[in-house]
Amino acid sequence: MRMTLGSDAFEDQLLADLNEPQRQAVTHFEGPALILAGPGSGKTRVITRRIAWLIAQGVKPWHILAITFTNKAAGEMRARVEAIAPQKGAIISTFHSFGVRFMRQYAARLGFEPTFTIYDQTDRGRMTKIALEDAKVDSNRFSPEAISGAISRAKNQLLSPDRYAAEARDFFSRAVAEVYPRYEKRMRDAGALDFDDLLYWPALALRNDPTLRTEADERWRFVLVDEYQDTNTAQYAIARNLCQDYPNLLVVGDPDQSIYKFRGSDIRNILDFERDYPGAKVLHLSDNYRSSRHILRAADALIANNQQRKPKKLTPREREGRPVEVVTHDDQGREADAIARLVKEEVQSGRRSFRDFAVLLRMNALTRAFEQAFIRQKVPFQIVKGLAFFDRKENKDVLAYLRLLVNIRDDVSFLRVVNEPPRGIGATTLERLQEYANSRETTLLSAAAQAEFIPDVTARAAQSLSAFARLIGELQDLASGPPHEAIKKVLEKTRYRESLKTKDVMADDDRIANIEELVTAARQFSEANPDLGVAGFLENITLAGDIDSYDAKEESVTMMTLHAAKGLEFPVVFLPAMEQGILPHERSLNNPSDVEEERRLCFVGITRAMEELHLSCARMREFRGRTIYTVQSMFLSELPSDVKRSERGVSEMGSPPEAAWLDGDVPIVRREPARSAPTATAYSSSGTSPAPYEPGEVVQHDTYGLGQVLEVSGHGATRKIRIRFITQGLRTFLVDKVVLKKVARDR
DNA sequence: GGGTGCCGCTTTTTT
DNA sequence: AGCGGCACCC
Repeated sequence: MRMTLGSDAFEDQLLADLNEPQRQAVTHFEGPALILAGPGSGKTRVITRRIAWLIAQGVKPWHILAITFTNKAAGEMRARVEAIAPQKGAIISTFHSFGVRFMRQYAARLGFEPTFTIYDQTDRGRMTKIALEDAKVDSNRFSPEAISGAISRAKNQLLSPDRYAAEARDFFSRAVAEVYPRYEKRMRDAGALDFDDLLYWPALALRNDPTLRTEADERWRFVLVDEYQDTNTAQYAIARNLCQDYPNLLVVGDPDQSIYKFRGSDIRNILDFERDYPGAKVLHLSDNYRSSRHILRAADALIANNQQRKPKKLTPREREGRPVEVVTHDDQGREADAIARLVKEEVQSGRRSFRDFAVLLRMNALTRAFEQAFIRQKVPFQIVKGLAFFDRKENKDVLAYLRLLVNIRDDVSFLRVVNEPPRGIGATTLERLQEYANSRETTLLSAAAQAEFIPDVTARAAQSLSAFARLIGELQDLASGPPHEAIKKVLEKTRYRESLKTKDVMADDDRIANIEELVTAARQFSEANPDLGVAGFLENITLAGDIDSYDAKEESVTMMTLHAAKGLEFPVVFLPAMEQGILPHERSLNNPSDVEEERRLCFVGITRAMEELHLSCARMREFRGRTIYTVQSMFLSELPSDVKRSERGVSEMGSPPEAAWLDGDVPIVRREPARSAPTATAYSSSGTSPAPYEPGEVVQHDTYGLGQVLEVSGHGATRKIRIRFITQGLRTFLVDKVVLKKVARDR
């Protein structure tokens, strides 16, 4: 008999609104289990209930580990579990966050400092470049990106440098084999781990260290893994090794939604689960509570075209709904406008609110046309994209200072800030410094401290270097305080703000504002997590992903990539740019199994929709500066016959453009192509003298979109222009520097 | 030896 | 929007 801690009434409540397979999944107790869960089948609910149920059975929360795909999902799940479970304390996190936890806990045993820094892709690229030089591999022949990508793939497959080298045959692999061990040594010396390391080292440790493995297995007795179809070899190994003595691994996933092969995911992990875990209980959740029947038929019909797949059908539980629409437009501008207009009409009529809509795209680059259309039609939107805020140069600089304070061995951060703001330390000096540090096997920072002993470094540069080293030394105590205090002090001592001001006369207001925002973000973080400190703040930023910035409550249309949309749902979904070369992406076209992954991606997009699904494509599209005639996506022809197909545009040719309105009653042409429109004139700093801008005039800025000129002041090179942008507020630019397009008025 | 300004490239998807 | 490469000036 099982232990009973919760009352029967409580248990009934946990199971009350579940269907039979869901109930079985929740109440599966010990032993491996595979839950094949189609889209909209309530898997999140199953996982949360199961955690609560386990705790109600008397399982201690700290014996439970639940792995989700994003930090956001982890946070939401934790909140839900804590709301219904009798006790808190279950670990709910992503594989990567779990990796961090694991590495901090076992750092000493694995030969790492517990204060390690986490390197993102950019950092990884820089370190690869250094390793490339160490290996004397010609970086013109092989790009650092290609090499670091190969190293990443190797780590995802748990291939150590030695094993990789043993299998390296071709030219490229041999180069990678030379770089890989040097990269690894550099990373170790810098006290840094990249994203892949967060899985690689725990996986190796669990595999090779029986004592450690037993201990970890004992600690995490019940393991749940969501989105199992997108696990890679390292993640597979982690799960596997945590579940030997306590073989209670329950995985949830859907092979039809495997979309991360490019980052090492291996769909075989889920397909072979029953073979890997004999006796596993297998449950199918195929009832779909999300989408209308029309939408599900489209999804079923599309995915049925995949060859490498076990046939399965989604069972509709919702209403018939409205037919799926496929619309062909003349060009991307009209496509975006049509969507913006439809959204607006639906909201104005009171049928929907802005947050009911999502535009899902294959590539980030496709958002442009929609931004413009939404701005023009005053439709509020949010783009769910990598926290661009923390990617801004000024913020990255400041964060690099913090990283250096936390970990003085972090050479990549050192190189980033050593001459930022400029201190008279140039490329030549840095090269000498690196040579010196290499020969002495020391960090760049400590080499800088002894700069006067470095041959061929000028006295001046040496002085700058040692002053820099001293500065970092003085600031180091800040690492143990709250992050916003550290940032403030860094800004003050480095005079970073001042350096921004003097470098470029205007338009650096932005940068300063960004830094102020960073301070605010740091303060908010430390208020919410007073015990985590500077290191915690940095870690949080690095591990934060795209969707983590998505705010479902915000009253706006959501725009994001198909990848980011996984796990979400919206009443109305738009899938634009359904064109050959975009979806499926051109780089998948010569490989059938890659095309199948693109089809799965399309399937994920379709199944995000609850009530309405609108697919569309454009006959013409501007792509990398060229206008190309498109071919409809092959996936459109795979949809069932009950989708409603229509063409827009051709018959409407010649009809006058509809006017949209800005604040000040300024009519503007509704639609013009993204760049170099015939109705717009481009002005730039070089060449002929720019035509004067007049207050009230409507202009377009590449970054800020449409705005209205408020005033032009000053003379010559310092002449300034103030513009109020529709979405971005007030900005000031130098007339000579800023590139603006005048937007022609409707007469 | 360092700083500055300009050009051209970038972009498939991401923890 | 950022960055590497390059030419040019101090």
